Parts: sequence; structure tokens; C-alpha cells
Amino acid sequence: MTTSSGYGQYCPIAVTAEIVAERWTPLVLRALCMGATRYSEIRESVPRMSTALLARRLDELEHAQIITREKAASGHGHVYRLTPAGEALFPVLEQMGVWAQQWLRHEITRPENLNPYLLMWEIRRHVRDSQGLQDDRKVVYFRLDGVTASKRQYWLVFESDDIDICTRDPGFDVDLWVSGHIRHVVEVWLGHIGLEAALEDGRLHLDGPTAERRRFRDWFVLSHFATASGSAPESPASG
Amino acid sequence: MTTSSGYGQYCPIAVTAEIVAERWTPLVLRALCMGATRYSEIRESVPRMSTALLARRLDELEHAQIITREKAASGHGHVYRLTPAGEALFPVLEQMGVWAQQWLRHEITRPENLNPYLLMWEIRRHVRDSQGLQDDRKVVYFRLDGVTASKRQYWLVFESDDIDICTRDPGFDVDLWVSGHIRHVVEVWLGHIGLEAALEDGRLHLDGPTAERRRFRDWFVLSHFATASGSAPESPASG
DNA sequence: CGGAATCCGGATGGATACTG
DNA sequence: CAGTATCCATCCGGATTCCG
Repeated sequence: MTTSSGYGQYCPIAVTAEIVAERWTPLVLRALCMGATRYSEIRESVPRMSTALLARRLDELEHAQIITREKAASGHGHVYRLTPAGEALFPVLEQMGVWAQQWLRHEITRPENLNPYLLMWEIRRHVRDSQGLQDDRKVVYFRLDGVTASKRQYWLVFESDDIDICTRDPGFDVDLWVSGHIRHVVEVWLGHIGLEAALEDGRLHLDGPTAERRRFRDWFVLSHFATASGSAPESPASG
Repeated sequence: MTTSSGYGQYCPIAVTAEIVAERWTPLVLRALCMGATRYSEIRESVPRMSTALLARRLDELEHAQIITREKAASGHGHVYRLTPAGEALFPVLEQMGVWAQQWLRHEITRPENLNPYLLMWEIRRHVRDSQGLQDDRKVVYFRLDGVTASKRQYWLVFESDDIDICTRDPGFDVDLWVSGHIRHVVEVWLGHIGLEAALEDGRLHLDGPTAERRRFRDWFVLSHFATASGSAPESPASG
């Protein structure tokens, strides 16, 4: 951002790159675009970013007038929000995602990228934002194969006002069991393979009452990029 | 790109960021999108990038299958070309440029970003690609005020097969004189102010035969971002 | 010219510990 | 929880050199 650290070019791409093309910054912006406002929420969507660097990036984004930072009404900490200029960066991020969906699918689903907690976190957020919550408590259990034992199991607890992610059995009765290799869950989530196809050939598995299995199709909304990407699944039926 | 240096996320934005959101990479890709194929051409559009880093970025882009590198038919050196995947990155770069044009105009035209040679290089390339060349030799002289003496003057020499940029008087008769503060030339180039408005109020100046001054409007094609940006000039008439 | 290799000081990022 | 402070590893920038 300073004279010496910038690219020294009037090119519009260059000045945007000075802000956006810094390490971790696109992912911080993505978290904010997805509705994260608290420091802890942002952290959850960039778990491998060091907290020191996140604090610095937020500071830089604030100085670039991409975000605002205000004292949280609820006592301590701050609330981070995109400014109109920050919201306008969404098309940049979106094009990045669309490109990867079309040209880099194999990279997306490389084993080291299959972060199970992040997946559950995204699913939960998407479910909450799109379909809304249910009046009676529902518990959906996920078992992600191909993941170390300590990160394999999740319980999504649908309450009337929020959805909790539990990494240990909360003790409630489970209404629906979802299981499959994390790779396949991610592939379905991103639209690389169809949900019905994955269920039919057993890459994904649902257990529970017929009504719950049917309702799963309604509330399990796919990632933004499953629909934003113009291309169809690579191998619709046989993978 | 390696396991440890990546973001470790299946998010499509993240895997694209691993490739595109590295220092200088967006500008290298921009040069390639604009038609640069030789090492020296790319260098000219990123003059402040170190040659060592450029070589490394080209290597990284080749491994990511964004570009190909082939022995030049003309003897020595290599030719770098975007793959289809690389060309598909253009919308990402374009959105970055569009965003800056809408939200960061003051940053674009900061004095330290007003690189005169790059401006002449872009103008030349755009003229050559869009309008084509002229049968008889034409010489257009640019004087950019607000620039150190050694970088102030340029002669665009239109030949039948190419356009040369001279930084010293090539000795030919000049057909058209263009002068103005570099800031205003850039502002016109990027569509921040209108060409006619700048000529009327004297921020830009044309000297030469009426016919040549009239023809200037035809061949002086503005930057891609002057037209791609949806917004109108900020102050159409009075600046 | 068209790069690649090396060296070095400074900037940046990562991990962890610490604090209100 | 919401960040700071600190230390160390890595990366970047610039210069120089070398080679074909």
C-alpha cells in the first residue's frame, strides 16, 4: 500500500491487486461476503491463518475502506462489516470461484484441501441462511469417511433460532444419518456430482425415516458455486 | 502450491487465490492477456518486477498449466502463451479492473502510479491491435508534463507493419503533437474524463494539421477499462 | 537478447505465548 | 473471546553474474 510496496502502475488491475491479491485476503473477504462479522467467525472460515496475520489484514482492509470496524454493542470485541466498496468486490471473488470450478476441479478436491470442519461450517451457514430454521429440534448426524477419527463425526442440531455444530455427541436422538467419504460430500456440495447420483450409487448414504430423507433434499442447499458455475457435472452418472 | 504453502481449503476461491493472488502474478497474466508472448514484452509491462521473480512466476504458471512455454521458432528465447485455462482467467482480471475503476479512481491516478513509458506502451499496443496500421509513415509526438525530463517525450512512429515507440527524436517530421499533464492523459486513457472535454479546457492539447487532429480521435482508442467500466466519467465537463 | 543462478538485506508470514 | 507481542522461517527485491 505504501509507495515502495505498491506496483507503481495506474493499471486498474494493479491497484486492485495491491489490496486483494495479498496472502489470505481473498479468503477473509469471502468470509465477510458470506456474512461473518465477528473476529471469531472470520477465523473459523480461515482456520489455518495465523491470528496475528488476520488482525493485520483486517486493519489493512479497514484502512483501504473495504471494511468498517465498530465496537460490538454486545460488550467486547468488534463488528466487521463490508463497506459498499467491499461488497462490490464480490464479483471478483465470484469469478475466481467460477474459474476454479471450470478449470481446477481436481485441485479443489485434493485430499489436503478437504477440511471437514469448514465443510460443516459452510453447510450449516447455507442451511440457516437459505431455508430457515425448523420449529422442532432436529438432529442430523454426519460421518465423513477418509478423515481422522477425531474430526469424522458432526451433529448438526437445528434449533428454532440457530443451528449448532457439535463435534461430540450432544445426546439428543438423531433424526437423520448422513455418511460418505468427505471427498464425495464435497463433490456433491460443489456440484461436481449430483446428489441423487451419489445417493444411488452409494457414494453418499442417508439413514432415517423416509420423511427425513426426503426433507434432506430441501434443506441441504448446495454451495453458491455449485449453481454459479455454468458447467455441468463432469461425469453425471458414473463418476 | 505445495501442501504446506496452500490454503488447505476446497473452496474454489481459495484454489484460484493460490495461483492468482501471488505478488505480481495478476500483472503478469494481464500482460499475457494483452498479447505479450516474449519474456522481454512481459518485462516491459511490469518494469518494476525483478527478472528473477518474473522467471519464477512464469515457471509456476507453467506448472499450474496456465501458460505454455515453447522454444521460439525465431532462434533463441521462448514464447509464452496462455492455455485455454489461462485465457479463462481474463474475467477475473477484468472484474478487478472494473472494481478499481468504480471505487479506486483516486488511487489509480496517484502520482507514483503514473508510469509514462507503460502508458505509451499500452497506447501503442491498443492502437496497433484495434485500428490497424497506416500505409504511409506517421509520427506522433507526445509530451507528458509532470514527468522528469528524461521520460517526458515520446515519438510514436507508425509504419506499415508496426508502431515503434522512440524515447529520442527519430528525426522524422512530426505529423501531430500531443501534450498535456501525464495525469490528464491517463485520466482520458481510462475514461475518467472525456477526450473532447479535456481538449476543450486545455488539459490536453493537439497541434498539427486539422486532418491529423481529426484522425487522432479515430486511432486513439481508449483502454479496455474506459469502456468496460459501467460508470460515467465523474465530472464530464469541468473536472 | 533471453533468460537462469546467486547472494544478501529487508519485508512478510507462521507459530506460539501472552493479555485484558 | 479478541486480539498483541514476539521470534523465527520464508519470500521478495535488487544487483550482479553467467551462459547460449
